[in-house]
Amino acid sequence: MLDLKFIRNNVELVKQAIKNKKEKADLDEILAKDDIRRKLQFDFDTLKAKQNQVSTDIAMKKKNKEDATDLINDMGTVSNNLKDISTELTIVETDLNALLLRIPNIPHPEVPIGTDESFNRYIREWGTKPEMRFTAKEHSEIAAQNGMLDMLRGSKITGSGFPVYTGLGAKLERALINFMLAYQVQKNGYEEVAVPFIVNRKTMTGTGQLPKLENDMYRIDEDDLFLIPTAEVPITNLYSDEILPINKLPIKLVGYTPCFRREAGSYGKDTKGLQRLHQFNKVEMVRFVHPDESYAVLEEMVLNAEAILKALGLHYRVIELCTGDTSFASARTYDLEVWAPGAGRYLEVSSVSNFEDFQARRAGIRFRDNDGKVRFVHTLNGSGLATPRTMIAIMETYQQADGSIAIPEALKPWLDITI
RNA sequence: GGAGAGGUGGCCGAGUUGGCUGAAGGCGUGCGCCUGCUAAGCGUAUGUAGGUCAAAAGCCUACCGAGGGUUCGAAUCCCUCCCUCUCCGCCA
Repeated sequence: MLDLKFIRNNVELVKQAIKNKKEKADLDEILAKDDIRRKLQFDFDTLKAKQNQVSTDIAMKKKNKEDATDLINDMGTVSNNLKDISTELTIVETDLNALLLRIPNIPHPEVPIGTDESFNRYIREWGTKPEMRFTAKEHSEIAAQNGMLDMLRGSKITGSGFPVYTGLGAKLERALINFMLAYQVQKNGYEEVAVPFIVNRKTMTGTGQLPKLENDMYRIDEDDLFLIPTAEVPITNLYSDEILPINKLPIKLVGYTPCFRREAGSYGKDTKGLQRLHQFNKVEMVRFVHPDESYAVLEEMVLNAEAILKALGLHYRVIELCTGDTSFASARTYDLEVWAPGAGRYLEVSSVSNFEDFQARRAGIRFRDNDGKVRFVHTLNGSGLATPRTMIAIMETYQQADGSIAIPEALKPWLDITI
């Protein structure tokens, strides 16, 4: 959410941002409503001040055993007027808030402007595409040969896009999650958290998924709860409606959760094997930082995510998303794309974003700065990483001529833990 | 799910025959004073949000879990909901 005062003073900038992000939002309506809201607020305050004054007078009179009937009668009308104004005010405020929640964040000035991924900016890459003396197979074939995946039974018990990992596949999945968590905790100083996989509407709104993406979410109607599409949602909202003492910052959290996405409207796109799923596992890093530091931290978090791919020995590249590709709440986003030799293409495995104070304002996450002022924190998050496509890259990169797959050194200790 | 108790400021904790209580008192914290240092002590300040304003100060308004109601006036009375704790039931 943007600050209303900021919108009032930067109308053109906000309009441009909405356009660049391919969003639709009626700023003029917001400004008009805001105008009405302030007028009503003024009327309410003025009338209420009068009421408070006279009420005190009535109290005094009664205390002195004087007659206050006239005053009380007068106040009857005032009281009714106040009720009317207050009702109107509530309606306008509700409308205004609903509109405000649909205004996207403003992209950082350096973000490339563009409508689709062709405008994304190449940043850097690491490693090289592995050369193989045989034709690289795709992960679904490798998985089948090694008994790692059972998509058919997954769709039988739930539906398509709900994978069943079996044997080595299940073990590898578990190893990956444990390795990635341990890495961020031990090497990069994150604190591990384990959070609910189901959240309420307020939480979903706090990070910006609602109201825009309601149709992309699995919802539990009876309780108005939602299955999380990413750990970002519960973890970022951990500190909603709080004012943090400055010495608590920066906060660095990492957590594993499954992620649930309906992927409405993307049927048939990249549906093969593990490429696009309704349920997948992900380790997510979340940071709460002082506004002055957020862009330095963004770069750091990209490196935190990259470290996993490096440790796994997977070739990847870093790109910066253009305005049209950057999500609703983000000001600046980098994606990590890992090379999948069998598929012959790069796959997105991580997205690292700086939301500046956009989520903080929605969720009410503030801190008391050194000058005593209360300010919104900046929030960031980054996947480190999503497992399915990482798994694809591992299978396809480490496949052997005989159809088996080698295990990356970094994962070996996590694969065969004896009890 | 059932029964009971309770939800007040950063924390603890008063306030329920409705009326200068945004809220006593204590703790914590900031600043100042004081005593070689420290501790103690004394003084003083210390919520968030909205409005007014170019801005600040100031002033006004709201907020005692949330929403609604009664009333000239509600932290205090009534209703609904949420949450916490204790006990019971159920269950991993």
